[in-house]
Parts: sequence; structure tokens; C-alpha cells
Amino acid sequence: MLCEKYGRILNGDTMTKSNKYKQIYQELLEKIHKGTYSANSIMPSENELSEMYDTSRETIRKALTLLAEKGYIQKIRGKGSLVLDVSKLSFPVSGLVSFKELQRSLGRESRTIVYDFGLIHPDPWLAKQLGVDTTEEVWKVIRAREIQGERIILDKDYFLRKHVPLLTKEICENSIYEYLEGELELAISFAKKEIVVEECTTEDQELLDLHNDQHIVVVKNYVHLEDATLFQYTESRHRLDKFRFIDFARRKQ
Amino acid sequence: MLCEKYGRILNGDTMTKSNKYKQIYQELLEKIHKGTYSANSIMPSENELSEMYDTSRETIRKALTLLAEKGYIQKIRGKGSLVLDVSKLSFPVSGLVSFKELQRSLGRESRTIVYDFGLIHPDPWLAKQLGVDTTEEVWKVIRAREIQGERIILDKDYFLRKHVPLLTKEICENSIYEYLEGELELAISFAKKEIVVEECTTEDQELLDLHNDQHIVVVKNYVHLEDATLFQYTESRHRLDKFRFIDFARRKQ
DNA sequence: GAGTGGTCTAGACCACATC
DNA sequence: ATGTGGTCTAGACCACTCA
Repeated sequence: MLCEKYGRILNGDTMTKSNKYKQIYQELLEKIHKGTYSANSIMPSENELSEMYDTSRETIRKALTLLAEKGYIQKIRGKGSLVLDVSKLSFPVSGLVSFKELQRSLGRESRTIVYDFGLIHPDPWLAKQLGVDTTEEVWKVIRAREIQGERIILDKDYFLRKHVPLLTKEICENSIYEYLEGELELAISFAKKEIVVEECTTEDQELLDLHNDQHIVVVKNYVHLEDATLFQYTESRHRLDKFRFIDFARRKQ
Repeated sequence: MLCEKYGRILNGDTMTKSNKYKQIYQELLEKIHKGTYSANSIMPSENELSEMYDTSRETIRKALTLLAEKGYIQKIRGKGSLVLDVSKLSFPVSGLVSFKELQRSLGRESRTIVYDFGLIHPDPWLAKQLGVDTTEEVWKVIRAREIQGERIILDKDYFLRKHVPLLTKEICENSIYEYLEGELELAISFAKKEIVVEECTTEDQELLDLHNDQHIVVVKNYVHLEDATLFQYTESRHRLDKFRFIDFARRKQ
């Protein structure tokens, strides 16, 4: 039975947490990607799945709810769970998607240029954004993202030092998020994102390859930890013609 | 006990569905807004709530999960459910927010100008967007949204006639969404939103009050019904300086 | 009428935080 | 040691779809 497999995975060396419904979610997702459960067909019912995975129906439902929230299936009452067309949804979705993930999924050549990097004391505006006072120590990182030879995105990151003791230029050249989640195991919980269009600053013009654009798309990110404290403020400044944002919203309530 | 109250509400004339956890969600939300559960304090525990509402803990958890997904509380393991600062989250969040809701929440004077309205057969491009062929009948609605005397947003809506038999100019001048959900009780299920910046068309320049802008922010919306069929495609074209998008993303998995 | 997903229950054990 | 939220179970009834 499949349950044995989960047992082994869960109790193996690499896994730290048991999470049957997440394991089942991963397995089902694989089957959708491989076409075992093909687009526009109905998946096995919740009762069938709970037998197949030797678990309770509520646990299967948690796994299916995850799939539905991420847009892989659509549950239809009285009929079953419809597998949606994955190929149409492969683009990463709103939320905490990092630059590296984005590039990987698009398969493009990219490079990161670190312009500025160090510890500062925030000015009053930044202190307010971060919800601290101006005596706090803050990491400041200014990076340009180069895609196919053009500097497209200017990322300005500010982290609270008390949450991130050490940061190096090498880390900034790769993915800060990967470092934070992988090395520090910081628990990023939720983020507020705000998208507006602003007029270009001289900094934008110096650090990016703009084509006489007057404007720039600014994505502001406020990232919170699991205890609900704010620990990062980021501005991601995108050239107009290369900006794209996709959001997959599911009706709640 | 409170449960009696729910019993009455649920079995009353106006309610059609019993949904204990949604009722509890509404009650708790009210208490948060009223300050009974104040910002930065810990709510009653799940066990306490399940006694208070005379229900099982899993049902309380469903209500709390709703609150957390919408950003009103933050659950912290071992500690409790932290009430977040509602005043900072009052702006409508990503998803299926209609123009009317948005204006209402901002309290601004606004007007809708219907430029074009009628039944068409889609051209090949639109047919592809909607996932039908060119023989299908489609409602086409072109509206400008005027805020404080300036035409800021150009909305281009396309609905499949087979899902929306009747549409009038009056409905378009108000909220189509309210009509669809209120009158037709259409079950809108999920939407994909895409935000890009495009060059202005002559149509944009004619129908909006642009200030020599070369570009315009385009929000493309693909709206699906509960049976996963696509039934609406919308383009919302915003003047650069008035565009704002807010997204509240919660970490999943 | 049989099968589906949606809701609900009354337990249970766990990891974690606090005292 | 106690209390918290996170997970899981084995039932149950409901509204809905479809033959």
C-alpha cells in the first residue's frame, strides 16, 4: 500500500515533519503533471483516494483543498474533482515568489548586479515603513536584475539586523530568500504587496537600462514573520515593457 | 447559549444554507471590528471558542482559518491567535473586487460612462481568450470610470451570452458583478488576473483623460464559474498615475 | 438511489510556548 | 505541567448530480 511509502518518507533522515496531507498533495500534483490524472478529467473521488492512501477522508480533503487553492483542480459538488489545464497555469503565482524562482521557471539567462550593500540606520521614512525607530540597524541591499543583457529590475531590500545577523555580498548575488529560508530557517509568514507606477528617479536612470521611459512600475513588499512582526521592506522597480504580474484568485466564503 | 442564536439564523427565512463556521467567522469578524477583540491582543483559544459557540474545535478552526486567510488574525502555535491591526488592512484585497466596492471603500465620487454595449460575435483573438469559437454570441461592454471629474479607467468586458441571457445599459452603469451575483446567482469561482503595461491605443486616448502618457496599465481578468468554464474576459485599462493594486499574500504549504 | 463533495462531531496525539 | 495551535481519525448527515 502507498501508506507504507509515506511512512518511510516521513520517518526518513531528510524529513523533519510528518505531514501526511502535504505528502499526498505532492503525490497527486506529480500525477497531474505527469498526466496520470489528465486535464479536463475527473480525479478519483475522495472516498476512493482515502482508501488508496489508507487515510481518513478529511486528510484527503486537506490535500485536495491545497490543490484547489493553487489552481490545479476544481472541486464540483456531486460530480468530483476536475483536473484543470496545468499548462495554462504554469506561471508562478502571486505571493512570495523570488527572482530566482521566476527566472528558473522562465528559463532565461539572468544576472544580478549588487550596487550597494551594507548596514545602515534607517531614515525616518524607512523606519516608518519597517515599523521601528531610527536607531535600529538595517541591512540595505541595492541590486539590478539583468535579463538577456539588459538591466530590467532594480531591487531595493531592507532587512532588520535583529532578524538577519549576517549577510554577505555573495548571498545577495544569489537569492536572499533561499538563504533566509534555507540557512536561517526564518519563518516567513505573509506579505503585503502593493503595485504602483511612479516617475523615474535619477537612480533608476543610472542603474537600469531605460529607454527614455518617464515611468517605472514599483512593487512594494512588506514581509512578516510567523509572529506577525515585520522584518523586511522591499521595493522592486521594473521597466514598464518588461513588467508582468499574475495573480490567481480563488473565491472564498 | 450562542448556539441557539445560530440555530435561529440558520433556520430562518432569509438564510438558504446552513454554515455554522461562516456564521462564527462573521461574528468573530464583527468583534474584531468593534474592538471586542482588539488589535495586537490574543483571541480566546480554540478550546474556549468551541465551548462558547457550543461546537467542535474543528469547526472553530475553520472559522479562524478564514479570518487568517483574509488577514485579520495570525495564528501562532503554542500561543494563540493574534488579532492584527485591521485599520492597516481595510483596503480591498486582490481577487474579485468590483469597481463599485472599490469606490465605496474609498468614499470617492465616481461615475460610469457606457460607450459601447451590445451583442457581438468575437473576433478570433477574443474567441481564443474566451475559449469558444467565433460563432458564439458575446456581450461587449465598454465603459469609462470617472473619478472626481476625470476619466481614469477604461473597462472592456466580454461575457458569454449563454451564461448571461440579458444585459441592459442600466445594469452596465451600475455594477455588472452585483447583477450577476445578485440577480442571476451565477457562481463565480476563480479568476486569473494579469497586470502588464502597454502602449496607449487611440481608443485609450479618445475615451480617457490622459495627460500625454505614452503607456497605460492593463489588468486582464479571466473569470471562471464553479464548473470551471470560462465565462468572462475583462480588460481594465488604468491611467498610470491613478493605478494601485494591493495584494495580501499568505504563505501556504 | 447511488455516488459525489460540503459540513460537522468528539475524540486523539503531536510540537511548541509559557510558567 | 499546562495550554496552545497543527494534524488526524472514523464516523455522520446534508445538498447535489446523474443515471
